[in-house]
Amino acid sequence: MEQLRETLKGHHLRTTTCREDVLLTFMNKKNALSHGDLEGALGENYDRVTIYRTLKTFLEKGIIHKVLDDEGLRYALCSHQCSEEKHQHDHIHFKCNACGKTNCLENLHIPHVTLPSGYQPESFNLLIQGKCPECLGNN
Amino acid sequence: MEQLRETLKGHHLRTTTCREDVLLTFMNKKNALSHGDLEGALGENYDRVTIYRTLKTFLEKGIIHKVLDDEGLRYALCSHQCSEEKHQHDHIHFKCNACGKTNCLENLHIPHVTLPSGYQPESFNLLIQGKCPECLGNN
DNA sequence: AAAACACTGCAACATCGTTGCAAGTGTTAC
DNA sequence: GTAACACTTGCAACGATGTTGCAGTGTTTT
Ligand SMILES: [Mn+2]
Ligand SMILES: [Mn+2]
Ligand SMILES: [Zn+2]
Ligand SMILES: [Zn+2]
Repeated sequence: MEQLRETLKGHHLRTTTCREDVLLTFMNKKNALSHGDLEGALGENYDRVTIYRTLKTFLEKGIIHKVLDDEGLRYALCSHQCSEEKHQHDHIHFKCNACGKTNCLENLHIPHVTLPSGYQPESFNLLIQGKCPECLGNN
Repeated sequence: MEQLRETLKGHHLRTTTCREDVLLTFMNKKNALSHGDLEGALGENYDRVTIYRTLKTFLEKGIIHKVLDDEGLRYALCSHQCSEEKHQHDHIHFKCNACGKTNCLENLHIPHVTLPSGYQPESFNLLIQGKCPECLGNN
């Protein structure tokens, strides 16, 4: 609880219950969340629009990052210290086709790729889809 | 023109002007296209819904594949022979942050990744964002 | 030619995401 | 503690995106 406030303070954001609850939801669920997921979890307490704006703010401040998958856009906590100036991510995302959950594989880095000359890379996003350990265990 | 018909026939699809035009648009523009792009190009000739259904059909038949980027979903031609049964893609996608275009780098393959045990990979999707050669040339 | 099948346009609808504005809340300085 | 201020929220309205059902039209098969 107190940790939440520090996270928000650390990114120069006012502590509001909506922000605390969104942050808490990200920390409880381990997987990446879409706006719809959050609306399902918190929609009775907060307006749809407020949740959109909270996500946008968190994104700008470096608290969460985008996670792309074939269904659309999701978000996950930035584990290492990102800031407004510098979002840096080079980890892999895994989506399970069975349970539908998408996760950050934080300690698995995207391998280096040599681009054709003339291309200037700035950011990388690798999504692997397949079956996750939990779903393989219950087969 | 005749090539278009053969592509459609080859995938067991009837040749209609809408399908020909959508296919032609993909071949003329080199970059990945969203439904909105196609609607902009062909919307006066065909209904929105027909374009959606054409994309869905092409996707199922293996004529086009999905391309994910941070703005949403786009589509690009499958260069190698994909079919209804088997979509196989291991190439890299590049999105230019300056001009906004997303392209397939057909001959650049996604490097192999060793996943933690328990994960069973099935498909891979690597998006690199940065600046494309054209935009770097005009700076 | 008739029957079976496939494709299209239209209308209606559901979902998703954005914007403007007025009211409310958290923070800071006194 | 209070007042001032800037920031945040909810609501309403809107635009964009994507889906479904159905009737009409065209194509293929027999
Ligand atoms: Mn991640
Ligand atoms: Mn591609
Ligand atoms: Zn799973
Ligand atoms: Zn460019």
